[in-house]
Amino acid sequence: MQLKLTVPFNLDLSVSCGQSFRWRKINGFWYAPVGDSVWKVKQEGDTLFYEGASDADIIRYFGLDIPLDDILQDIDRDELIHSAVASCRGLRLHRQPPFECLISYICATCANIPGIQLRVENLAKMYGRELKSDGMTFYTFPNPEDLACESPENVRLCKVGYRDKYICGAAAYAAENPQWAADIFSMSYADAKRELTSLSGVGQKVADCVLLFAFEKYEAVPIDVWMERIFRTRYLGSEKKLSYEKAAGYAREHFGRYAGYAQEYLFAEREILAKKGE
DNA sequence: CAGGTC
DNA sequence: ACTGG
Repeated sequence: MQLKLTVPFNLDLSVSCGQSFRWRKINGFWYAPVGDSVWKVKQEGDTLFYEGASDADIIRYFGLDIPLDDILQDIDRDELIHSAVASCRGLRLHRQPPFECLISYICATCANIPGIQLRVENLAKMYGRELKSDGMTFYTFPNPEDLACESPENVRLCKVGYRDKYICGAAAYAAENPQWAADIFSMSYADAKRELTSLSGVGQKVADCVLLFAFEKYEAVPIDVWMERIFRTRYLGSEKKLSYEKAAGYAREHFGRYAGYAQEYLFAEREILAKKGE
């Protein structure tokens, strides 16, 4: 199947910027298990080629229905974001499956991106279902029930370390409240964040990632070590470390209602920014 | 020493 | 405090 893009989109950047953890580039195609099938996607200019997904699946997952130009125009409020927008235009936030996103970011604390990918892959291998595509083996992300019935000791065999009990707790929550994702979708950002942070192992940063990457809450501005550094040195010129509220609050005030999108563009450019010095 | 949390 | 790049 193929789709002619009439809107800006950069597949490579979108799947490799660190928002999702299961995409792999093999022989020019990006592969990932999404839901119950393996998706195979390639972009050539303004054409997307894909297998394993419907047009509607692709549009929804990659957020091709979101008015990116309007958002980028709205957040383009200073020189730094202007250059990030210029060099990363086409980067789109995905609509990730909520449960997978939640567990993935619980796995993301105190770990680098390769480490997160490894843990998520281990969980899928152990508790997901096997899928074949082009002779390769992939694993679906487990359902809440698949993890909820496991002991932390077993889950720990996936090399998740101290996060074992957080994963089991979050799985039990999702399994016992099948409507949890629908509820969070319908909540305001503040209520949704309160709900997610009530889970053990889910603090402000993890909650904001899940709200931004799975629930379309663009007010969510995840503040990791990189974002704290950027807001401290580039925006606020502060000597000491910024509190989470101060950094995120400043971002929302400065960038407006799509501050989460601005965060992702700045994050995508973090390596360039890091090279310019502290 | 790494996309934090309890 | 787990774990590994």
